[in-house]
Amino acid sequence: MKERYESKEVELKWQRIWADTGAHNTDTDPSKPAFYCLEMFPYPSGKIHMGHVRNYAIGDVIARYKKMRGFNVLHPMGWDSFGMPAENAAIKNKVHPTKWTYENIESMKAQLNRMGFSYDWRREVTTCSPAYYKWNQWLFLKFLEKGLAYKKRSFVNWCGSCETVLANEQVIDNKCWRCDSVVVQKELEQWFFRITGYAEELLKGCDELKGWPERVVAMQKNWIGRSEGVEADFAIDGSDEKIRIYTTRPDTLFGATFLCIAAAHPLAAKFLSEDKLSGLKAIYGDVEQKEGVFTGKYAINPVNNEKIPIYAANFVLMEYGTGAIMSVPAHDQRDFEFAKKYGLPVRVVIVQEKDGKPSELKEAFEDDGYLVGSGEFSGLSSSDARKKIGKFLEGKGLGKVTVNYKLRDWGVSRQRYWGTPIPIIYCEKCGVVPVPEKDLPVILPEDVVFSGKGGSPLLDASEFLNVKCPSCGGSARRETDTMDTFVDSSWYFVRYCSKKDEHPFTKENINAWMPVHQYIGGIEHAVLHLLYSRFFTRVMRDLGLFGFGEPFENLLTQGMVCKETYKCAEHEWLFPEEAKDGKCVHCGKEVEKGRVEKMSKSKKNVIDPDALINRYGADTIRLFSLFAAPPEKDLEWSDQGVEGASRFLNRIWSIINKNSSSASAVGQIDMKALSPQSAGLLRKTHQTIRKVTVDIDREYHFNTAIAALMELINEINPFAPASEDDKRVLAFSLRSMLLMIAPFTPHMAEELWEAMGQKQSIFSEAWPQWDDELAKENEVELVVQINGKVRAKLSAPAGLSDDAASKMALDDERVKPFVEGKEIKKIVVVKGRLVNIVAV
RNA sequence: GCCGGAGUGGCGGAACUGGCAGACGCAAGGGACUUAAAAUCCCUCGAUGCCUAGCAUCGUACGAGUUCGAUUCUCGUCUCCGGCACCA
Repeated sequence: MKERYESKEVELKWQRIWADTGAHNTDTDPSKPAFYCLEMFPYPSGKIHMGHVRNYAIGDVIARYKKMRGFNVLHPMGWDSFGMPAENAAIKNKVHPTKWTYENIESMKAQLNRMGFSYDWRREVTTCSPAYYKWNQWLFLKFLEKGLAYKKRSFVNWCGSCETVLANEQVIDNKCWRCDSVVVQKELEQWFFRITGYAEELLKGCDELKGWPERVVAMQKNWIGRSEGVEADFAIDGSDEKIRIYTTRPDTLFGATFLCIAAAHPLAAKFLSEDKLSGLKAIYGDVEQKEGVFTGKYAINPVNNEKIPIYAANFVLMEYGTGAIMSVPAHDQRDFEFAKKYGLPVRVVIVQEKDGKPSELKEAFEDDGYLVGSGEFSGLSSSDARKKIGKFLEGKGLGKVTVNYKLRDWGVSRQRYWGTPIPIIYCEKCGVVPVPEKDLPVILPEDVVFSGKGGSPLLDASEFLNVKCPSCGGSARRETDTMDTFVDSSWYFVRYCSKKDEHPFTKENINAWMPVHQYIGGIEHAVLHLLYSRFFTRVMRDLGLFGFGEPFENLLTQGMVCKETYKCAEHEWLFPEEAKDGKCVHCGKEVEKGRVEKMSKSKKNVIDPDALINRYGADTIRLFSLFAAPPEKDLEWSDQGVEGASRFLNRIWSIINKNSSSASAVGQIDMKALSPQSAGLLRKTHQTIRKVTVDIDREYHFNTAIAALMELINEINPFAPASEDDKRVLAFSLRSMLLMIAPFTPHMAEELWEAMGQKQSIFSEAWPQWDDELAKENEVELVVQINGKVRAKLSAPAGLSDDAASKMALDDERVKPFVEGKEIKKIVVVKGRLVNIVAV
């Protein structure tokens, strides 16, 4: 055994052994309980970053721990490898996306292996491979058969820079989630998935997500956005036509003083010239301004036959409800502002107190209250009125009670090359024809030109584009749009259950592993990916592929990896090395120590995992990133903290080195003959096993588990064995410590395990067990409080009765002065911990 | 505005169902070893006060409350972070 710990040598050695022995391969095994540990797969950008390191380190500890606890663990990894960066690289550097992507995968895979992550690579999923995306296409056809995929013309979020359509979820603050350019509305023919058909079920299912962070469930619920209300018909004065509006406040129906329709509403085009409407459409969805145009028409309020003007307004959304609203300025702030702007009347129909009087409003009164000026409904509470007015409208055939969702159908078409071709053919005679299953996969042609200008390169790929119609054999044209990459990631977790050469929907494989027991990934996917996956899983269930609807039983959203930043007034963000002695190296100005921010290239506070691995080794990085914070919280990267982790590993190394002669001691420990020193170490060891196990099992609090191991090391360090029993205790303690640290720092654990004379991999060992009896302290520190204040600490035998503890406390010299001459009202005893004497 | 979450030493963070606040680590200070440095090891480390080997008082954002006892529970206030936001 070497004197010094050489991380690189040790780590490469064990990585080679693991690969050679197939240590991380998993096959189904009915004799053991299954555990599916999954981390969100990365986009293969070419280099891993600290966020990946943290995410995958957490997953790896869980996988290795569960394996030692006797589970058959599935721990796969793959590549979310379709998407725009590959295409952008093709345009910029003239590299084909295929070559670029696969090279990136190779280098990232090497990095992941260098971190010592325990993946079964036989199950690797690469979404850009035809073998994978064939099944995207197959699922698309099934969606089509079930009416869950359809085409419609609609306004879409369009990113001019990426030249593609974006899903609502990909628009952040009206900007593209990838490139930050402003998103505009554009009308296009698009394929949609009918996720709204599952809105209710997805919402109800939220309550079963017991193993998910509350906030993620809240975000999903919020996104689905269910509301109850009524749809009501307003007749148009002097016409047979009607306008159907949606409202959640039918109790305010008598207060409607005008009506607004979306600019894209079919009737708007009838009443107004395209000229006038285009002005509204241009500011559609603009939160800053509310604009409207009077249509010249009037509507009849169905409850009081009042004539009210109809406006077209930019703030009314065509996608939500019916695309038309009744405007009640007294009880809706938006309508209030609109009414003030255009001089429309405000009529109060809800008052706070029963039988209250309406008064002049400075802003809309949006709370519930009691109805006034509402005919037969006056006097009712808002909630009663909502029900009664709903029924009234239904009874008269003027409307109905309905449920609405903010959730929209999922637009999946992308005007891009690097994605799954949508398996559709357009024939002049037969129309839209799905590609027959036997012709799948529709392969993305390799031989295309990336000009970077306008539209998808597929539009110029004539061999791909021109096909025979599968139905009539006539000449036809392929769909050139490709699928949103979120389709790829909506079912990849099912693909892992089977090996590469097996059919992806082999039921016994899926049932052996799914649902995922522990999913780990970033909070940024709280709605997008997780909602789509829940939707897909339900559709796959309804296709009869398996019997469950929720894909992820437990979800852990790890925090971001952050680091301090430096800023100069003139040169903005600075690299740490640009801030010498608090001065900017470029201009000499004072450097401002910025906030701790998420690592990002633009803020110049990233740390390169490669550099750290070379300097400290993978185990040190793993240990630090698990120790510095609990997994769900943000982690602040600290160079000194890494040093500390490295020191700790060196300490372990030298302790094993120093004690190599005792380390292999075996045999029964004679409990009765133990020295106090040995008894103490034995007790501490059992306590540590208990603490580490409980901390990992409860919320994966690795930081406190590691802290407990550090305490144990601190106690082992000065231990000098004098007898054979001492050696046996020490050996037991060292072995337990290594077993417990193994999931965190697997390479070092294997090496030291071997150095202790063990022949098998440490991961074939069972997790150590503790004995509550041996973990018990025989002396406890009894805290004595008088009126809640600590006055003394006594050493007492464990298992003392309440009475004996009270007596002991009262007899103590330090306690006496505080109770003398006072009446003892009460004595509270917490067993083995505390006595509180209440004296007045 | 609405919905989440958080606020504890110089710093990252501990404290299980209400029972010793500050585990563990980092930084800092002191010491040992060394020709010297690094590495390593040992000690100190919330604040204040005092008759300074000790003891007392204060202390978990702030203000109340419940309780023998509150970082933990309840109510109110402030600040910060995240998400959603014309969804009728």
